[in-house]
Amino acid sequence: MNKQQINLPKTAFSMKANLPIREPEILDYWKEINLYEQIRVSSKGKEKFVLHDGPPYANGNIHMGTALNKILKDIIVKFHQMDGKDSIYVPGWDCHGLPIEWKIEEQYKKNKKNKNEVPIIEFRKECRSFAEKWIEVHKSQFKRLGVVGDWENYYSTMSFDAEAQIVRELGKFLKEGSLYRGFKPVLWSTVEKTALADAEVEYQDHKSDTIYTSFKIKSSDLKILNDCEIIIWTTTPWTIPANKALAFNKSLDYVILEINDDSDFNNRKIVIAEALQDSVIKECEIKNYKKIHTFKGKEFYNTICSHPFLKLGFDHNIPMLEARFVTTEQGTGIVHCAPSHGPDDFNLCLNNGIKAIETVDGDGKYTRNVKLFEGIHIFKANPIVIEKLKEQKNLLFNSKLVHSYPHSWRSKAPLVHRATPQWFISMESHKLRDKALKAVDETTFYPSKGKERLKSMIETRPDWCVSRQRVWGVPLPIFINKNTKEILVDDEVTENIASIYEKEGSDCWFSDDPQKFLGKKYKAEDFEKLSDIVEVWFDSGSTHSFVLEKRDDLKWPASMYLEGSDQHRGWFHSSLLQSCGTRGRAPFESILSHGFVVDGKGLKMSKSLGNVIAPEDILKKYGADILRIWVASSNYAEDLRIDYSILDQHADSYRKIRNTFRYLLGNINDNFENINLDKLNLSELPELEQFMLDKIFVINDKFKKYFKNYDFHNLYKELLNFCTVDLSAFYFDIRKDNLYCDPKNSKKRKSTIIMLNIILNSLLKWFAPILSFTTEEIFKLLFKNQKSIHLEKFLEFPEKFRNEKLSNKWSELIKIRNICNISIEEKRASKEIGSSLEADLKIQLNQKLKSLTENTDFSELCITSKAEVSFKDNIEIIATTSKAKGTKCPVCWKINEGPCPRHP
RNA sequence: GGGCCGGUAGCUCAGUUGGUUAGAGCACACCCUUGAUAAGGGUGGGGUCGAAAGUUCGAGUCUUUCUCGGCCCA
Repeated sequence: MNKQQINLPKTAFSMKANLPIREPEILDYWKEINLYEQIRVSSKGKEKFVLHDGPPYANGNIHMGTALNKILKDIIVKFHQMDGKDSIYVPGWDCHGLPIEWKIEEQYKKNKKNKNEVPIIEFRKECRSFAEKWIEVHKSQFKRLGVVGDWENYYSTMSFDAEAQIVRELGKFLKEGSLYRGFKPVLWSTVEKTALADAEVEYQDHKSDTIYTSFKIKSSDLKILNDCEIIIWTTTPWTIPANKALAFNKSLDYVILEINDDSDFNNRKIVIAEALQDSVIKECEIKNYKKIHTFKGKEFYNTICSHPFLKLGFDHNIPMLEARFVTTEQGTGIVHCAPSHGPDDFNLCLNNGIKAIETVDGDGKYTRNVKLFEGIHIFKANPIVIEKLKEQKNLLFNSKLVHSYPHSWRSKAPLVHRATPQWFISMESHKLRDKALKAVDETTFYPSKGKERLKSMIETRPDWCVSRQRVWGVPLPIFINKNTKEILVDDEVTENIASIYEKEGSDCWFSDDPQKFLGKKYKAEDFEKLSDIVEVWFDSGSTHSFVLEKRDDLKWPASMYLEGSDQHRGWFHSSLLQSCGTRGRAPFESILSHGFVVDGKGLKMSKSLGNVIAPEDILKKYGADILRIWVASSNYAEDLRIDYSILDQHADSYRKIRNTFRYLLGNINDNFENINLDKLNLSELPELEQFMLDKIFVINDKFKKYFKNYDFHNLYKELLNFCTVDLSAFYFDIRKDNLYCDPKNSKKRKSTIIMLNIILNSLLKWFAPILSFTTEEIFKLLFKNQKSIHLEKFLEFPEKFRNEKLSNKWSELIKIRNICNISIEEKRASKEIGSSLEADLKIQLNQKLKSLTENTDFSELCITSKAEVSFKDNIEIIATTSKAKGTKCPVCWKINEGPCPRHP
């Protein structure tokens, strides 16, 4: 016997994938044929699907989160492309902002250069080239993942046309009147006279004055409070003159204590939190007191106090407000609020209609808004405040405390929170909040829970602060009339600035004569030119205007925005507000948000835990297609776990899929024949093939359903199960005999080959968006004259493939087959037989099954040498196996009692 | 600390409006095969559904509390 007599599979498609080597070759090929351009040409005029890229920050190497994001985008873009759309992807980068400023400043520090001595223009140039460098790095890293897009014509928020458009967009808010000047506390250095970002702050020990002071209750719904006083504790006595409110926690218990000693507070009733009673009594050295009453914090509602300096003219009402940030860790359980001097204070007061005003100037001196203290430096004010409190008999106690306190990382000087002029976009003045909420309602969210998340943020967010006192960004294009203090609102000026930026970028704002921007209509000497920049969320929130609207190949609104779930507060949010403010609707039709990449145990990746995996490591060890499988098979609605054992598992699945392809290719000897599915005469095919066509049709239906819902992990599982369960363990196994041992011209074998071609073609298309490299490798092997799998469309299967009746019948047959397998296994375990071809099956069935299986050859189905079916009453299925009698055919290995009927 | 989301076999995931003994694939164990061969097939073990309490005739599914994790905010 020799192997020439049988048709063994033969293919150039190797079992070993060697993806880390092969994938870069495929990338070169895509570059060579200019795949992106080819796809565009081939889909010209088709309905557009535009996934608008959320710009990553141009800084640092990509991490797993970025890789996940880009791969997911690419998978979706490719799905829509193969679904017959013109699916366009233009990548972009976010370039302005603080992190890049720091990097440049760090370099300065190393070279002993002082930032303040470098001209702004020069500094900004360095920021720009820093961003440019990282864009290039990112680009090559993203391409390596198999992401196909318009890499040559990417967008960036620092391009001249982007900067120009950002000015125009701000101009719209300016013109509308929703952009206004307000005050907001920022961390401020009175030494450098500048605002500092959180990351520029160093915490060091600092000795502060601490005071316990009292606020008399003016009126309250809780009558017993009417002759009581609230005690607060603070480490910043200098903020007392700016006090506007008191904060309590509604879920805490509070007590009224009557003091009986020789102090100023003799016979006075004070209110503090019960949990802090002991510590206050002890620290304030209260010798004798009586507890009068205990009550719940919520009873504070509608309580108004007066300022400790009431008699000095501080006669404004001090309302008591409910706040969660009030705790019993320190103090008295009631917190003094100066909206100009603390973010918590600011937000709480804002929500209760109390605005922050400028109480301290840039040098650290009280402004005219603070009676009695105007011109005094805040760092010299503590003793004065303490003295006056004492004078007013409102100082219960004072002391000193060494605690961790924010300092400038440059000058090491202590910092303060100071209300500074900022620019805000109003959520209410032009119904921005209402517009945005409506737009959220009109957007489809994947997963659907994203809608609630975004909605609740929009519902509660304060006005949008769009100004920053930084350097690397688009300058706020605002002039203020020196006399009237009014903002200059003139379309011509805005457009003039924009067109200047379009030509030369926005650097000139800082260096050139203001007259250049004002044009001939106004005189520069009449106006103050702002030196603030626009916060970067406004930049990225405007990408839809300078990318989607400006490019002819794109459309507005985008079909989809896709980012990590943190972007509900970030890009989704700012884009929504920006677009609702300027265009009255969202710039997207749908939002897909994905979870975060965590380690195998569900913990976030961190250097200290040592559980960080970089995309680069995975590409080196496994290849991009394995990473793409990980993306497709994970449920992005939740956090996505990854570690090497998970990747190993996916690599195993990949091998299974690869071998499925290899079997198909081998048996058709790499000669693909395109089968016209509509003209296929099903009745000429064996039942098994008809059943497989039904299977393909049904799977394709599910495939479409999953794809429509962007439910990739179920889609991938469906395909993987098809490969393992339906093909490898079933169809391929059964048809091996036919493929190997029947003559090439036999009708049955030809049917099988037709089937293999159809399966191969289906699998190639189904897998192409996920296994971008491997399917291309196969495609190039089969179609020497065609360019790329990614120029192909999904197959459409004719309705005639669906055969429910046959499918029902075959699920019964498979049930019988499973029982036969158990019976064969028994004999194998007892060493009576080895291969299933040594088995002789006796199958007993009830009448219903017996008549159903009239034409079924169970020896073929169960891969045995013999199988006989008989009828038995009152049972369902019984199978018994005995060792087949006779001799083994040297060709087909079946055991016959006479000569082999096929190979005599 | 607050808001939101989540916890189903070792892993990736299914589990409809509460209804039989909670499923699939992979991994694992054992066996077979040596004509998909660094492949392929068969059989099998494995889960107190994060924990506890409650509602119900009945809870993976509903309620509460706790716990662990993630994101956002503070």
